[in-house]
Amino acid sequence: MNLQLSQSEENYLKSIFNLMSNHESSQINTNLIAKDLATKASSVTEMIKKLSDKNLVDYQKYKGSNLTKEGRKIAIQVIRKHRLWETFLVDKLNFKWNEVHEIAEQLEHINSPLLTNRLSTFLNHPKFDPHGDPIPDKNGVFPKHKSEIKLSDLLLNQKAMVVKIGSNHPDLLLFLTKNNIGIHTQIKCAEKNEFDDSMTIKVENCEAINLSKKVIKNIYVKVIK
Amino acid sequence: MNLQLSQSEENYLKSIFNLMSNHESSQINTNLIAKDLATKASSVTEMIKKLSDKNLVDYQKYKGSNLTKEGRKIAIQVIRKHRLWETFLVDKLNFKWNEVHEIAEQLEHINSPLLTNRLSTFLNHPKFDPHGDPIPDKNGVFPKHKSEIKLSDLLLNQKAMVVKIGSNHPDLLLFLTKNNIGIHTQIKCAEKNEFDDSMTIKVENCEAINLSKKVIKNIYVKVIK
DNA sequence: CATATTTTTTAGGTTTGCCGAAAATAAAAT
DNA sequence: ATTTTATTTTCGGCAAACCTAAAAAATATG
Repeated sequence: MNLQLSQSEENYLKSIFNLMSNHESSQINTNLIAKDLATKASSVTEMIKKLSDKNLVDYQKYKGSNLTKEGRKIAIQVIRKHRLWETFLVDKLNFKWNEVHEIAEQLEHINSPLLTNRLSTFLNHPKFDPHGDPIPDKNGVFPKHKSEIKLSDLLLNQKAMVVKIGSNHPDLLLFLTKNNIGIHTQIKCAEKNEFDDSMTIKVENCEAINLSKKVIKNIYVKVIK
Repeated sequence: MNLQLSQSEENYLKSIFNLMSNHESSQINTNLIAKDLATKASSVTEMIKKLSDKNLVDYQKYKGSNLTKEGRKIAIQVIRKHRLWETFLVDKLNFKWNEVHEIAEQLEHINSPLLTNRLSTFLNHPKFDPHGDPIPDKNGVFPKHKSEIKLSDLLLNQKAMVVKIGSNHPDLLLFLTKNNIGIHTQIKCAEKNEFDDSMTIKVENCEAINLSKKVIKNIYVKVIK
């Protein structure tokens, strides 16, 4: 069953997939999708019904949505394309990591499995994109960061390497860049502040910086001995 | 004036541009565009009117269409993207020249001037795509075929491709059209007549034709091996 | 448990781009 | 110069994807 989906349909599947990974609930609310796609709930209901008819989404009125096996498969392929293109833009065309999201949003809808696989080969089958997010292979299998933890779980004076940024928000990325924090940056937990859950970290050759709870929430690291 | 066009609108502009280069007439018929885009005349009329409202197409009822300066500019940028992506696919991803058109048809609509320029840089600013078609630069200037010669300099039995017509005189263009000679037509020098500087040429699947000195003077070709 | 609030769906409307059929115009043929 | 033919345009309709406003259902509150 090799149906061709519109960009809009692909975006809905991708949105549901992403919301599922972040929310760990078994159903995704209509309003959540609407917010994520910057559209209105009524539009979401309409589209969800269409995707449900195509057996890409499990849907019951008023009960929320969930991807079917087939829907998840397609969503993962869109994500694969997005992350491969982001890697291409940064590795080959010298874009900064905060400049690539918009362009990848367009490129992810290019429909040619051959192109996707050739691109992956050209990039030496990267396992993680410039933000540290895992790139699924052509069978939809995600690579695992073996020892990835939340930055908030890092203990005082422990050293770690940044491996993933949980959001692609340009402002966040710009902030991190300005403070010399990127994928593979080595940091050290210099201070943990219980009252506001902020953390002061130290990057080699840089001033210590205080990170707010909100920023910390989006940083994933790997402890190094 | 930086309006964002739909893929459909871009395709219409591109189609008119291409038909203009092949037909060398000052107006393009509605039916021609319909055929080229595999759509219906009524759809073309509708779209042409919209593009005319946006000042991208010169249009008068029943009189055919033509690109405005602005419309031509946009068409050329779409063609630039198409040809750059084709070059990328062949040079970097090991596609064959006959596999790339469909994919480039999708990629040509990716909207990011920065990406286009970075891609050009990455490819070392190629001047011709895998089919030998010239790639316009970011200002819309087409490169010259370096090996372009006057048809009169073509040697007996040499094969060549028409790359430029030196005059827009309607009579000449009509004559050429009637004899199946247009841009990119492949020809062969079948006979050279010293006494009047005429030349007999052969176009695939057509009768041999004798061209006068005056006609020859306006045809530029590129020798092909 | 009944009512208020929030969430979701339905209903009706818009825009874009397509179509077929019929009318209008232009071009060709007699 | 008519008539015939071909081309082009107009008109009404359709599907996708969006919207607002109102109705329906689910959830929260007193």
